[in-house]
Amino acid sequence: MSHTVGVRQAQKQKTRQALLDAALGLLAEQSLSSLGLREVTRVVGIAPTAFYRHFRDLGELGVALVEEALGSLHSMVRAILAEQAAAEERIDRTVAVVERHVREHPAHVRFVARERHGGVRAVRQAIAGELERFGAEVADALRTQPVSRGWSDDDVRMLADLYVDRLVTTAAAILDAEDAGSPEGERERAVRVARWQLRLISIGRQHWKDEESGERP
Amino acid sequence: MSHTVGVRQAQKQKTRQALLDAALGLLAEQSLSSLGLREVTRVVGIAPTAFYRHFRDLGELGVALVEEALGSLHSMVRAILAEQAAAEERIDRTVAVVERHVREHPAHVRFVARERHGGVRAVRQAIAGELERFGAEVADALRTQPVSRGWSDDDVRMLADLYVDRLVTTAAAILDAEDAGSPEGERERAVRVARWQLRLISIGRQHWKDEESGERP
DNA sequence: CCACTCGGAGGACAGTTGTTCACTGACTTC
DNA sequence: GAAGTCAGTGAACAACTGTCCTCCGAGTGG
Repeated sequence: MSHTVGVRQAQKQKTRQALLDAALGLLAEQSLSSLGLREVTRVVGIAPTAFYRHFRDLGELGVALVEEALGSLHSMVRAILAEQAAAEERIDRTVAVVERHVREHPAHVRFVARERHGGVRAVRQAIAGELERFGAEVADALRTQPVSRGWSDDDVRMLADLYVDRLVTTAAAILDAEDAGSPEGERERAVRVARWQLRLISIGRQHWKDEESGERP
Repeated sequence: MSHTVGVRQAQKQKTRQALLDAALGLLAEQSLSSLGLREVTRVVGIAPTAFYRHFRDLGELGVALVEEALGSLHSMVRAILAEQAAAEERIDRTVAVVERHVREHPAHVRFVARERHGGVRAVRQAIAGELERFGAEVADALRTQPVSRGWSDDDVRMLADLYVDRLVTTAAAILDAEDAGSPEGERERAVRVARWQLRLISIGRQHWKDEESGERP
């Protein structure tokens, strides 16, 4: 009675996911370009050759990991952008979401931070592309805010990219602070710094127009 | 007449440098954790075992590369911090220096960006430590500026860290824009974005105090 | 000039790697 | 229920890895 749509295909995606999970786990202490195909299959418990049924090579697996890793964060930030709130509260909420994301998906965060400038071109490009879409989305959201009145599309986009970059950097910083020396102190400091820096950028944003009209006499 | 102080030791440091250079070259298209010891010695033209005369393992070589890579940038930025200039001009000069640094030491920049979150713990820590010293130095310089009047040491430090982070990110962005698609366009855009973002931070910095005194009634 | 230091050579070791090929057998489709 | 698909198997391949060991010979210090 349970032949809904493909017992076979279901099993395939199951081991495919197992491959992704195993790789992600192994990538906690090495980078993708040093990861071995056999190493991954060994953890999953399948023959090395079975790997090819799912991915052409490890680069392709890496790209799949990028989508998985950035996909979850994407939906989270989308939620923040939707709500209208005061600048100060928005910042707190944003950092809180990032903090939660790091706690729930530490491996994903580490993967993105590590492979963003890593040794595998295809993965780098996948991350860059995803972050670009990300930036465009943030820019759209920023444009609707009153503060952006009179801003050029280009200026809004540069601001959006700055925000996106801070998000990624912040997440990586929180993660680093976790498995480092002091257990609670470093992490809390990272969060504090992130909030402070976002606040500074927000203030700069609010006073941007005064400056621009005043600097050309 | 040329037995100044050690023909032998001179030769040793020469091959040591050759090892560093060879590794740096190979690291253009892979990450440190996937780099092979034999791979490096093959490029230099020495026996694999000779490697051990200079480094215990590749991690140690990586740490040496960190010092070499960050050392050059360090002295450059120190020069910028020394000179007193208007905010706008200072930003232009800073970005110009970064741009020049990327052009002259692309491999070093790529190495730092790649291994900052890379798979080798010792190297990560070396970079983190170096950037921390870096941040402290920038903080010292910022403290002497009139704009920082009334700022706590902690606030100045967070600002300094933000600046340092932007420098590294900017350098990496310029580098990425170079060997990507469009030859001149992308690079110039990266520079423009960097300047814009620094300007925004600078404005936020100037209006920081107003905001702080106004938000608590 | 002689004893010594020490950067480097070269062989050999056991492991590991990615990829190939023909194969099996449970699921799917008609 | 027969024919076909296809995820996973297992042996075999050449190529490579890091490290150990012994040896060499040019520079060094007395």
